[in-house]
Amino acid sequence: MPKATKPRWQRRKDERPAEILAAALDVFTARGFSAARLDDVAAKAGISKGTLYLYFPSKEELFKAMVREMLVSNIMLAEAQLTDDSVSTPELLTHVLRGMISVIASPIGAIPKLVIAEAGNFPDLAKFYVEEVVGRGMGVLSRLLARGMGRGEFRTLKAASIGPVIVGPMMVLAMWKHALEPHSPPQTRAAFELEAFFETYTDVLLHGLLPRPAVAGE
Amino acid sequence: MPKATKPRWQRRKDERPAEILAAALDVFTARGFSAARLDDVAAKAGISKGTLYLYFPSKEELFKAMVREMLVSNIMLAEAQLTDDSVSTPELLTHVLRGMISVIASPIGAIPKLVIAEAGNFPDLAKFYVEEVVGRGMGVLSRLLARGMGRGEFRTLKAASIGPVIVGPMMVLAMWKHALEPHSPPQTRAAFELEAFFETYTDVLLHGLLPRPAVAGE
Amino acid sequence: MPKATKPRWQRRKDERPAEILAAALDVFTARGFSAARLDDVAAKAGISKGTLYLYFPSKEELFKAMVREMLVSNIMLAEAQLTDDSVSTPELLTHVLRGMISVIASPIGAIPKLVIAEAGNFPDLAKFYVEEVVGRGMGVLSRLLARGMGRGEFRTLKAASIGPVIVGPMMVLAMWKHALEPHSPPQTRAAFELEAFFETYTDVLLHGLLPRPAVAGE
Amino acid sequence: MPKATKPRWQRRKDERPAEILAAALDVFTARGFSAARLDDVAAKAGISKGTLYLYFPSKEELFKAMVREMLVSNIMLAEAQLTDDSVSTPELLTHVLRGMISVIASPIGAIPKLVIAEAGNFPDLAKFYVEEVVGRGMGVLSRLLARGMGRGEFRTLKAASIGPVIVGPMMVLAMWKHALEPHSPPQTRAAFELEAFFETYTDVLLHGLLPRPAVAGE
DNA sequence: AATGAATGAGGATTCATTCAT
DNA sequence: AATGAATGAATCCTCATTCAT
Repeated sequence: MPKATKPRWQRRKDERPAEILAAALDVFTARGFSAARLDDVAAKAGISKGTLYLYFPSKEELFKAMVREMLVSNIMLAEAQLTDDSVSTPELLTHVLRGMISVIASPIGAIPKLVIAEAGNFPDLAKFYVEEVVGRGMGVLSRLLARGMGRGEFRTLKAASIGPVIVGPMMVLAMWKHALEPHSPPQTRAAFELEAFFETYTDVLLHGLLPRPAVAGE
Repeated sequence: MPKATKPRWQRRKDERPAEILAAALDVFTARGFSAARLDDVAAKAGISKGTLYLYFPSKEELFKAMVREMLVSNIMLAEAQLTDDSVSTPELLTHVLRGMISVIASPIGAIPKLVIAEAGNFPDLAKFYVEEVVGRGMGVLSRLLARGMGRGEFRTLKAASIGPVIVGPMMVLAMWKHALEPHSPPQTRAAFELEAFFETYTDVLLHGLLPRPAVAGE
Repeated sequence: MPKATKPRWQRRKDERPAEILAAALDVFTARGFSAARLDDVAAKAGISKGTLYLYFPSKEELFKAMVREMLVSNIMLAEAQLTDDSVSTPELLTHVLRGMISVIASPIGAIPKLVIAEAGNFPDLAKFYVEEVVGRGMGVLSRLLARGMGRGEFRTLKAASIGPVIVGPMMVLAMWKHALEPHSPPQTRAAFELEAFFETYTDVLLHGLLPRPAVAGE
Repeated sequence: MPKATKPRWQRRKDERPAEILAAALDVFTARGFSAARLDDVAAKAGISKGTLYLYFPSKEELFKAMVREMLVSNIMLAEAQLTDDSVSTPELLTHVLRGMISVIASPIGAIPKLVIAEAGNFPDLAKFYVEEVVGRGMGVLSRLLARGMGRGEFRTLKAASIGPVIVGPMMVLAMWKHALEPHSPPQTRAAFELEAFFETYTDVLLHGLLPRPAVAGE
């Protein structure tokens, strides 16, 4: 009996983590943390449940790793955009916001709702999220605002509390797309139609930020 | 024979539901739906687990009842405020927003995060929420905006997508207060300090909505 | 405010037990002992669950009382028929069996299956049933057989083991009617059609008991 | 470091189902369906409660599987015996009945009482039992009778209703052995002493079926 | 005598985690 | 490295029983 049979398992150790995290994103997103079954994650990742534990020591750690993995890169992307001095601040703000919107529309946009839902149960995840996502996100916006105010492109406003006002609409968009929209009647969806939303959003926002905006009307 | 001992329990058919719902709000808010134990709800309501089931047939139904009970009344309050014709629309909007903020700062403000987290698992709750809370809430804002535009107090904007822009900051505030703030370092909290937030929020918003905002101003 | 209002409850203490036992028979019969809910018994008896406990101290005792109440009277009826010396034994046997069949076809016929199912859990009920129902029933048949053999109307047989042979078909009939028939396809039911069954039953049985069968013996 | 300790458990995918069903038979038989605890089944099978659910999705399904597994094989055994043309029908009948008796005396003989007790709660199990056990069992007997009548070995009788008359005594025997006997006083047991019972049973039965009975007829 | 609100023990079921293979 | 059988803690829910009214 020749042992020519091919091995029962293949694949390299390196690809696995990312595949698992992608599967986890799908499953956690769809069911929520508690209701998500590791069986499902494993199945979606094409491995067995036992294998999961070779890469992540617990459901909690898998969850945290997923959040970290998915968010950090995107935050850094936004931060990188700040260094370009050649464009006006309103333009830059618009550009950054557009980038954020595209992330939110992707599956990654479902993560905030997960983190918020589980913040009470995972204090250290909440801390991580506050620092690495909320904090750095706010930081990006604060610096953008400061840049605008410094250049006289924006009105003078309290830099501290401007963040939530800017991020807010993006967040409702995220919640809507990833939680409520699938359960909503068609007419309700108009309010969140991506392009219309973005236009109104930036329009109102910039009008709210710009000084003496357009004396000779809209 | 003195009848010293007090009865082991009291019969309180009428008060029980409200007490249970209040306890449920606390527990669901703190732990999330799945992690919440009915034992805890019962204990907090001062009853036994079995009694819970005299009033609500399942954990799910308890959850739904809680959401219904807590939110609908507040929505109707907001709707009632629309009928007053004597005040200017900016004033009215500010007033309505202030009312919403006070609800959000209360324990009830934690409900949206719960609903959003469980929308995937309770489609009919999600439907209810979309219709009764999101829909009616958006309706209130649309009518306010229409009123303002009709009276020439606001710029002409797409009524449909203005709702999310207005509600957004309130929602992040809710998420922050009820999920993340307890896990955040002090300096991060400045952005959500209630009064400062409200001022910046209404300032930017109204500037964004008003025509020819502050010609001489600033 | 005159207190002319009629009392909330009526009915005399005397009728209740029988009504409750009748309700119990229905419910226990339909669901089995464990699955039967006292709520249902109470509802069917037109009283509240609490009232049940004024008459029977526990579910077990209710069950036992029901069995006793329903069976004893019928056993005594059968015993009374034995005293008539004017008829032939085959006729008498046929008559007694017909009486038993009519009991079995009534709701009471469902009791044996209940007792048998719960014998392991209620040893004293089992004892009672063995003594008062099985024992006395067997006794009736033994005496009938003895009478027949004494008069030369029946072959000489082992009196002790004749009982089960006679009762057997009646018992399967009882099980069939009260447990399986409702779940059976029409064609299966022919075997248990009451008149045909009775005819074949008594025919085979009497042929088996009468003397001079097999002339040129096996 | 000696590897003294034996493993906490063994992997025995193939043997487990049969072991579990055997344990289930014991426990269900002793306590009845509802009163049986899966803990006990698991303990008796030497596994944990959770393992049970790897093999059977619910208590109900375990129950059904047990019934199926235990009965079908025995029915087929009886059917197989019909094909032998070399023996007389009375002999064949006696042989088949003896086979049935030995099954009834085994633990499997307790299953009918379980099925009958739970027929109301598990309609599909009842259907299965009616078709696969009652129906096929009756079929075996009908064909035996037809064979006997065709060969002139039996009187001409209504084939349809003869089944219950033959099976009846076997069934009471089953109920007695597995439900009542343990709770009965010694003298009552004489009637069901296996050999005496079988002799009287076949004696009466064959006398009832054979031709040339009642010379001086009725 | 009657009610029905309140209790709490008991058990089925799920699933994250472990570990023999 | 990978598997998936086995585990057992955790918790929802039911319902017989109690007892305040």
